[in-house]
Amino acid sequence: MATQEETFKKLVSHCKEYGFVFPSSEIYDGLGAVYDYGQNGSELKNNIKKYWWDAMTRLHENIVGIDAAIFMHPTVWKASGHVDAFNDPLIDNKDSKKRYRADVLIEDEIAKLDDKIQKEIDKARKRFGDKFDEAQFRATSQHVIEHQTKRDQLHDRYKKAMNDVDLAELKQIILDYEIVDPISGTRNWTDVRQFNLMFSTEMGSASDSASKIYLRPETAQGIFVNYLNVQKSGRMKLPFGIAQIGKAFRNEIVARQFVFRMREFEQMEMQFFIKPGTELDWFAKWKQIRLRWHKALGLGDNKYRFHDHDKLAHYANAATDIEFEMPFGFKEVEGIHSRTNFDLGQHAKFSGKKIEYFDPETKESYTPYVIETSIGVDRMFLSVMCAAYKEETLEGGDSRVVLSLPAALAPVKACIMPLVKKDGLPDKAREIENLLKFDYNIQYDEKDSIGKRYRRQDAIGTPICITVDHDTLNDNTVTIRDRDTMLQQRVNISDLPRIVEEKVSFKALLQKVAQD
RNA sequence: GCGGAAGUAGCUCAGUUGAUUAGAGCAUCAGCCUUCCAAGCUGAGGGUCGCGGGUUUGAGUCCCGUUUUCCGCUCCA
Repeated sequence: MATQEETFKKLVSHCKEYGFVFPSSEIYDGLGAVYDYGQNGSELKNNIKKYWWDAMTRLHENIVGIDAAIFMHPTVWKASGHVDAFNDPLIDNKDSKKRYRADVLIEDEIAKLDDKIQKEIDKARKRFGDKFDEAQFRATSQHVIEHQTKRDQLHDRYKKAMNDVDLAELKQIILDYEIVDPISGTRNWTDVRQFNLMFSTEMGSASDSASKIYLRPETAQGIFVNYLNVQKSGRMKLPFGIAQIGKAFRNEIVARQFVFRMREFEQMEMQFFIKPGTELDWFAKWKQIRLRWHKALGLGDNKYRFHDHDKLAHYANAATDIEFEMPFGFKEVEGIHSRTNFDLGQHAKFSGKKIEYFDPETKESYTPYVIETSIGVDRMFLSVMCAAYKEETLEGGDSRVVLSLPAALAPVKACIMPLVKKDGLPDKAREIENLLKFDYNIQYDEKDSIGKRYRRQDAIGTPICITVDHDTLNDNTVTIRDRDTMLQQRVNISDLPRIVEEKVSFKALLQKVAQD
């Protein structure tokens, strides 16, 4: 295990050294759990997305793609349950080191004021006996009016703060009303923090008229709110799916393990709308389709496993993860959930719109059920990198670091190199570069010895190196060198486009996914 | 969030009980050499030693704070 952790550390270094992943804002000491993709990482990531997008939309004529905005109407998150499920504002007392829910502290304070009022009333009742008129007493007693006013003001501020999820205001309320820690008795409070909830920002430029909106914590809701639009404009018939790739944001308490858990991340999601009662069949079917997509990459069939959930989320009636074996264990890469009609039902309820499907066969209307497949792009990126990263010892004691990436995903498809940088070899190499560069991401390199250049390309996972030598000038042949086997082969320049295409095309991958 | 450790060049690190202008290897760049699997020769660039304060005649080195990363715990629809 120790060596695997070492390998993972090396992989992280490798990602930075070779332009795959950088810590965000590194010159300012970085930003926690946020990463940037570099020149090679972004190419690899784009290729992963293309593989998924094409497999989903092209291979299924009943699945279409959309691209919804990150900002959504605030009510979306009430309907989805995200606002309620993670609405615990926490505050720590620095003296007692205890943590409290800020809303509970304030509610306790309100209860205390209620108690005080009740005590005044009870006292008066004792004094006046049968003649006691509670309504009149409430309206006239100075003490009661004071408490009542204070209580109502507090309640209004508290309610508004909770509604706006305004944490600074919650803290201010605690300070203004001099709420103390029941244990230490002090008012030495930290700021109110809300863990594990959505990021928020303000829409509208003038701060007084601005309203709070969230950065979406999942892309799924963008699909649900567009269900009717897509179904109608696309004349979609059940079962059908909507696919989407996009950024999502979660304010994780602890975000670690490199790009595995980030605060800003990217999801590839597909929601498949189906007739109620068929969900478990479709759930099983999508498990197999998705696993096939993963295995087609050839990272190793034994590196995948399903992890079925025993404890289900509030919206699901079946759920599983596809886990991939990373250096730090089997980890979730993709989730497949049977989400029932929870989401569409909630949006129908909150929006007041009828969100249903009229089944032309049975002549009945119903709210479709949903199977969701949701995969983290960054986790996929990490699995591909983990599986690809290899340190090899070669004959003669030399070593090399090679990224055995699936060729279709490699950032650079081929590197053209003149054996030496004179005798017209560079010119010839440039001709070959021009032959290929309109179709593929190609590099040209003439610096340093040929072996060093091969190593450089190995380190970023370039599947093919094309070398121009003196013979090339006479017979228009070049050597192509394979990244994984390091074997060389002499081929005609005119055959290069076909050879490269066969090696790096998505077609073979997609064909593997499509077969039953 | 709590506890522990660390932060010196792009990378890996050295830097003595506090003392001249902070070093090495690799990498990068320019030139030479021309060689199908890195580490040949010459030269160059690159560091306010994570950041801020303090102690001191003097701080990379000692003290305090802070931040980031790593490890463990905690948390995780």
